[in-house]
Amino acid sequence: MDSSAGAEPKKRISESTIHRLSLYYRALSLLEKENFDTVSSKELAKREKLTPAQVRKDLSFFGSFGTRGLGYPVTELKNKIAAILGIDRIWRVALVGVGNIGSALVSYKEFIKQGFHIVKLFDNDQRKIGSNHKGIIVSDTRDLETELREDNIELVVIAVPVTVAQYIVDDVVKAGVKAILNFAPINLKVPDDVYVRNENMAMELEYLSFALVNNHEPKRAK
Amino acid sequence: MDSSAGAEPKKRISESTIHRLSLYYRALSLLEKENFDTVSSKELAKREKLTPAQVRKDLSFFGSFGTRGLGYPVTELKNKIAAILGIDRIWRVALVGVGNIGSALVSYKEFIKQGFHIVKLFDNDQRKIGSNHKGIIVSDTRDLETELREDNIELVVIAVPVTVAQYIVDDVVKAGVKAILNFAPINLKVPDDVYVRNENMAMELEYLSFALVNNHEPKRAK
DNA sequence: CTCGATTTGTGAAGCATTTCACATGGGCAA
DNA sequence: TTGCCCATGTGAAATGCTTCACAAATCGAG
Repeated sequence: MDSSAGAEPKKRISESTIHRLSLYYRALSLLEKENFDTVSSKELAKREKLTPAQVRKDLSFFGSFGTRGLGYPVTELKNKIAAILGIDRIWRVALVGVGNIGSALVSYKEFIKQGFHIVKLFDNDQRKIGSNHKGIIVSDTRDLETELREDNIELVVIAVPVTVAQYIVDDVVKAGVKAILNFAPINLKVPDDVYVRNENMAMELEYLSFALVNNHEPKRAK
Repeated sequence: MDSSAGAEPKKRISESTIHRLSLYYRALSLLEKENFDTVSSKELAKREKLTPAQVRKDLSFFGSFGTRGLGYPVTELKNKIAAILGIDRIWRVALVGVGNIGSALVSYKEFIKQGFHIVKLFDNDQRKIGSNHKGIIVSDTRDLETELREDNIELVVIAVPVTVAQYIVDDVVKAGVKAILNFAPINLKVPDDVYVRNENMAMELEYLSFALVNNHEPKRAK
């Protein structure tokens, strides 16, 4: 029986816990396809190379979803996690910068699957403006602020060169958007109430490079 | 004065420290362009939204690179970090899966800049095999093992659909490759001496989604 | 050459996260 | 219904990471 009736957990959930929820979500989707009704923390842990205790602790921050002696109901837990992550709905996403990465993201399956629908595209290149990508017409970045507002965009993905990233972000912030996923390798300045996450695909390669060169502990066993 | 004469630091460097080294490296590259000779831990911290103590502690794991009262020599520190990360050299990288993401990665600037040169491409689609991407001819994944060996590939990037990822990885491992960057949203099984890093661009969006929905502490101040 | 202003490098303290270990409670068989 | 087995949920311990705080070292001015 949970005393909190309406208020959020409010206990400063760690970043790693949230990332693991994403992992659980994907594992549960798979288990669902494989027709499992229930799953134990042990099995879930095995599939994501974690410990059972970790799985249980992570989930316990948000409630009590399992049955002792049995495990967790797969579909139900999957839905609960979706609700926690906020991916039990459609998010309207805009993408700025239809270059290399930008174009790839337009058709990125994982975005769609988790409810992130890219509904607007922007670029500053005259040759791209007006062109059609997967059914979306590319707008001019000059209209960024107004169009983001008009279209009720809640999430913006930035895939522009480093040199213009900050200017773009400034406009995005002006439009009232509170969450930004940034692919430019630069630390963007935003007000305190705007969330920014940086994605830099080279960083993981650098980790691998470091590991190879330094014989870094290959991996945690079990 | 350092007692270790030849042996590695051997002190289990944390993942976060290594990721921050990547950040420092990029900040230093920028500082170099801006013609700074030296930089303090304070300034470096400010640019990457960290604390000065964090910066100093991170660096101290690998040696003593600064001058008290002055700070760190920009170019020298940049080079030292490059050496630590193993990006003071060229890495021969192969990319498997020339689809959406794969194609984007072929021209991804950050890879080149850090010395990751994609020199081989593979796909299993007959229409793609033999075609030319940025000067590289796409090979058949059936020849994966032999060609990886012949070309002395040390790093492999996997950008294939989930359904085939494990098969591809099995061949990559057979070819003796010890480091894999995986874009497929699945937990790959590999021997203990093979490093795998997973990259899932939707996970950061999920974090943003969570943050918006839960009003997660916007960000740590200073 | 001395002094004051800096800024590093680093043990130790303070927090945060992970793991342990076990009481608790539900399922299932007989 | 009873009893056994199993797996959750969770305080407490252990481990890991970050921040503090200060001695040590260097620079530059006078």
